Amino acid sequence: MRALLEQLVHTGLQTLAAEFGAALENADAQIERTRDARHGDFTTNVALRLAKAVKRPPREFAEQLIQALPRAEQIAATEIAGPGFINFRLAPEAFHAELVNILNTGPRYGHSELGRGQRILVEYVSANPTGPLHVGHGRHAAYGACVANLLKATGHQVEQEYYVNDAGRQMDILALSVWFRYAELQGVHHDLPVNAYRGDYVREIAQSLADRHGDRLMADLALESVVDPELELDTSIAALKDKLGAGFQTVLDTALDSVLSDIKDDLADFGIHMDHWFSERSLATGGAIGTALEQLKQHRVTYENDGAVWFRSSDFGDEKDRVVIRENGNTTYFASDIAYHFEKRQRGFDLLLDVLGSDHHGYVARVRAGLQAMGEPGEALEVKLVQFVVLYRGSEKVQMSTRSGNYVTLRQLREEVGNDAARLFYVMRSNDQHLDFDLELAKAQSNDNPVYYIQYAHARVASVMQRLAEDDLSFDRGQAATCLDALTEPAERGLLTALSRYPEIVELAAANRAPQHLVHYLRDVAADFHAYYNAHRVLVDEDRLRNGRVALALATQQVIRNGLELLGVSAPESM
RNA sequence: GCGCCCGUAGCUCAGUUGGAUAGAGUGUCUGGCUACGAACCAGAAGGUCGGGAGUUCGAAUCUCUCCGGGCGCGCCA
Repeated sequence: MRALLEQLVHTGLQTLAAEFGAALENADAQIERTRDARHGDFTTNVALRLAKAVKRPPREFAEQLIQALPRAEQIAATEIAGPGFINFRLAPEAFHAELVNILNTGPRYGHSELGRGQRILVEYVSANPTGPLHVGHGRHAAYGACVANLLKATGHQVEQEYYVNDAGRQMDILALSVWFRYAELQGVHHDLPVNAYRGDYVREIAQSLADRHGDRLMADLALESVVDPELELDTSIAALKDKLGAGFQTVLDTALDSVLSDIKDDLADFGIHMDHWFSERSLATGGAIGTALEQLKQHRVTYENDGAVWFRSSDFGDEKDRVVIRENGNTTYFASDIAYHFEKRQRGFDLLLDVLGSDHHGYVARVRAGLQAMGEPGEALEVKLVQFVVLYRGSEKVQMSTRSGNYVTLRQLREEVGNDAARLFYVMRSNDQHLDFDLELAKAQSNDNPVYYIQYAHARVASVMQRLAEDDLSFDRGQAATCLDALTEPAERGLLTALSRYPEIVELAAANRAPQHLVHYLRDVAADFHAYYNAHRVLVDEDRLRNGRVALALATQQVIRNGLELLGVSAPESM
């Protein structure tokens, strides 16, 4: 509907361009919904914005523009208001046509081809595989999946990916932690290093290790006490690697497989499906890191200093240069990262959309610098930062620490509040807003969660349709379109207007990577429907009115179902 | 110290990229089930949009500055 008006105003501006010149030719016609129904349905401020360029008072120019607009039967009235807004009031038939469009388009209503097939790789969650996902990861999962859904719905070619950090020190720490528990099962007790992983899952992995390998992975580990906890870890790891040889990798791989399959199951149960699980290790073994470093060298943006190889990232907006090859000859995590992002581009993606924790903001400039140094456009990388989830039990803040194992898992959260509530709650807030998640509230008053309010509207329509059948009343789908003029109540007009906004909301939410717009919109639609439902009976005796109202209810149900689908929330027929 | 994010009703937060009288939920108060589901609805009260200055027809939104909070500033990952 908005597109039609944009076209009309654009045409009008072109007509006036003959008189006023180039200032109008490139002007875009921004059409907005009105906030207040008294201002009509749509409005534009072009006259205000262009007044200066055409050297006319805004209202006078608005008048000229209105005269220049082509006639359209969908528009019932056009008027100038306030300082120079042009307000449009649409004919009822325009909304009736939209309702028919909703019913005919069904599940695809709200979808568009705006993205023109742009290939986007959405990378999200990517939690270190050192333990179960916690409530913070849940927010990333829900947000990333929803953004991916929104982008798909708007005509982008989307793939979803989880970057598995299966290389690096934290995996060694996990292997060490598992081995200590394994040793315990063999009757040998060591004091666990302070900073080792301590969750119950570590014992479970140790058990499966014992089941599979018996005591073959035992070793006599004599450890000296070390004061610095991080140093203690490193010396323990070195000692264990020395004693176990290839056995260390067995422990590590067993732990990795176990944790990763748990994460995959967890996400699948949460309704999230990755297209790719990309291994960090494969970057080294597949030569991607070497390729990237070679690229940097060829572009002459590396140099040696203090025995290390540095990337001149400060030439590309980073605050200082970064090491890519350490003095000891090992490549850095940063080297893996730019190699990874370069590799993504090699796979043909136009846009790399990363969803990261807000603590990663400092690294965005670096990775972008790496891409640019290798000749890739900086805009090819877009990063959405998700702020932390702060967990409360009542008014008590829950302290969380991954290594101590003292944290609430995503699985626990889902069991407590359910997938639907969790998915919606996670994306209800802007990604760059902290999220306070009160478990007590979610448990004790889960019925107050907005998800039920929205789902209830959907279920209510299902209930009406069931009642329709039971009462032996008819609904003539084929005749519905001709009965819509019976919808004369202001509440009906209001609901219709709300429904017709859906495609614009999807577009907005996708463009801004902002699912919360969709949540708030669905809540509004549900509110409109509940109010309407309470004030007016759908299943009236009069055939035409009943046909119209049932059609309206079905369209409402369709829009809510489509919206919930994008959010990853179920749309129940009854509840 | 530098950088990024945030500050809107008692509480938790939206605010359609600068629009018209700043909105929801929750909490408090008052009403509504002998009509399609009361997980609902109708109404009341609640605001110096952190403070100040600027930009312009117009600012919660943009700029500057100050105050307050979160996070980040490794040859860790």
